[in-house]
Amino acid sequence: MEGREFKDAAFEHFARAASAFGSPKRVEIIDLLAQGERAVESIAEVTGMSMANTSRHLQVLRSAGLVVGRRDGLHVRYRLAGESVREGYRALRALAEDRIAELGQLKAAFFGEVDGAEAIGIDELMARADRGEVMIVDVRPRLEYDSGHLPGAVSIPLEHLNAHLAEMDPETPVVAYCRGPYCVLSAHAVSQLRSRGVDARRLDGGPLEWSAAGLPLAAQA
Amino acid sequence: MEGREFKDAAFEHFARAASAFGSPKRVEIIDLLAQGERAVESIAEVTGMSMANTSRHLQVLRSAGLVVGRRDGLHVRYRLAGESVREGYRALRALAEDRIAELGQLKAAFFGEVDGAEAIGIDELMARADRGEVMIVDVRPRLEYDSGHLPGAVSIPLEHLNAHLAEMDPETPVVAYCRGPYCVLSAHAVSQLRSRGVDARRLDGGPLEWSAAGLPLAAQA
DNA sequence: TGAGTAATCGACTAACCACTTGATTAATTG
DNA sequence: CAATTAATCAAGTGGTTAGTCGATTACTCA
Repeated sequence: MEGREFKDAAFEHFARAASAFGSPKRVEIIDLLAQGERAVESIAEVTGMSMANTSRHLQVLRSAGLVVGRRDGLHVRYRLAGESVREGYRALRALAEDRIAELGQLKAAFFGEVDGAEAIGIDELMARADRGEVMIVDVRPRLEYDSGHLPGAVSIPLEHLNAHLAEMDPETPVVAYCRGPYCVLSAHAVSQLRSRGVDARRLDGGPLEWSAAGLPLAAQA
Repeated sequence: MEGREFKDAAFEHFARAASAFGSPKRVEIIDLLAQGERAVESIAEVTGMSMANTSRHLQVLRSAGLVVGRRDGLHVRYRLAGESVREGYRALRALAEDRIAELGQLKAAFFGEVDGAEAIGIDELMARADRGEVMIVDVRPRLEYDSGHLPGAVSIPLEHLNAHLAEMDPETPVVAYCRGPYCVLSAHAVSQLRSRGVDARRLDGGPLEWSAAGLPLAAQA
């Protein structure tokens, strides 16, 4: 084998792996699966794609080795194929945030418009949570909470938020989080809470970023 | 702005950044630029592409924010736009090595055929170098050596290797390295040295991996 | 100022990719 | 076994992209 052949083949592999991340919808799928296993139907619903198209994208991801699927009755459930995929996604995001200025503007514009409050960072949350100064609310669907959440967080899926308003102590600030820095659930939660006079802020990050910072997650409840 | 709009826009940015890595030739360019600044002509030569095509790829990388160029007389010199790009490339490589089995086979087949010796890891090299047991040889072109090399390494560009055979002490094993785990220069160096009876092995990695392991590089000489 | 070199641009081609629609397969439940 | 639901497959279409070739621009040096 010649040196050029070897390099071509090796870089071809790298490029194929990168191409799997090269479609917005596939990135969204990976972002979702980073929270845990999920069936095709549910992925299609969250991403707003047709079943056929979702399935197609999942095939692409699978043949690139990024996800694996298993049959479970009528459903086929997919999950990320390993820690290196999560790590790769995190690096891609860090790269984009560092190099693409529009991304920061986009984030600021959207979150400014929706919740109108500064997000809180993981470091700050950790410090204040240790001192028992905040109530941490996980607004993701229950199943995602169960598969791993921040220690001390209570599960109040966004659609049930109004029913749980009474549980909020006006003296204690609330910190809401969802799937990560690009998930919109917590922004809507914060907006709702603030319009009712609760001192609420959004965490910039989710379980993925929390555990990437070396902090432990809690399972079940 | 709607939640869906926001997500579409954000994931679109991620996908565009990933797509920039989505061509084998562009990955090779990034691999090269990870060693330091380089003019278009020289990139075209190493990668075996036409000038026009190389320039085109560099435009793509530049408009994705991964590289920056500056004019220097007749030349335009490009370099990686920041540490996050290097980090992203490293994560992509780790992902591919973890998830794509063929990559490991390819590496084993090629290096087995060319140099026929086990590569040495960074940890092992560090331990043995501390004890002064090995001679470390940097076989990259001189300019790359100057822009950063392993401490204690001597520069013997591959094409001058034969002229420096006398400097090798038969009692001291030689470790050769070049640009990284996918660079073929050191494999050829090892093959030449071994055919002349020198106990030579290839380092699995280059300056990039060395400094990613938290170890310092030396500059100039 | 004119010759020479490095890089870019523009036009074109062939290959590839995302997505849609409609049909098909696989498993479950009455 | 028939009906239902989840997922996949097949074919077709419009849009994008890597690469080539030839022309043009940007700069240097005699």
